[in-house]
Amino acid sequence: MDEKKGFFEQVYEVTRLIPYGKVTTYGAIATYLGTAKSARMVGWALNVSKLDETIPAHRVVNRRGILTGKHHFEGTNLMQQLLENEGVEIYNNQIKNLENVLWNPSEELKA
DNA sequence: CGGGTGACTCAAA
DNA sequence: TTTTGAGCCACCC
Repeated sequence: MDEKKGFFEQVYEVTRLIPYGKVTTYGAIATYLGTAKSARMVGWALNVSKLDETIPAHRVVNRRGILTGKHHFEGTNLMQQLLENEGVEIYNNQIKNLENVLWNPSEELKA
């Protein structure tokens, strides 16, 4: 795609590509974008992107599958409920069977 | 260019 | 297993 676009824009696109019932990690996105060290930026980008309802930011979790960003959502468990609504099992803020729902852009998109 | 920021990540204890 | 501490980098002043 157009690398000329901002890093944030790329994060938005990848996040929008996350299929229903799947999740991905900040590191996976960062790695896919070629900035593996900038996983934090992915989260920060999503922080801004979350203003855009077209971006399923709730499908992005940290490397362990923990809903680290849930505190940034409206409620305290909105993010969890959104994921559970998609069939993702979550236990104590952590996704169960993460490998089963993990969507790796580097594998799926492969560029 | 420099500094602040942060929904991360890794390593060590 | 969890908790600290430090490193990381893109965006915005």
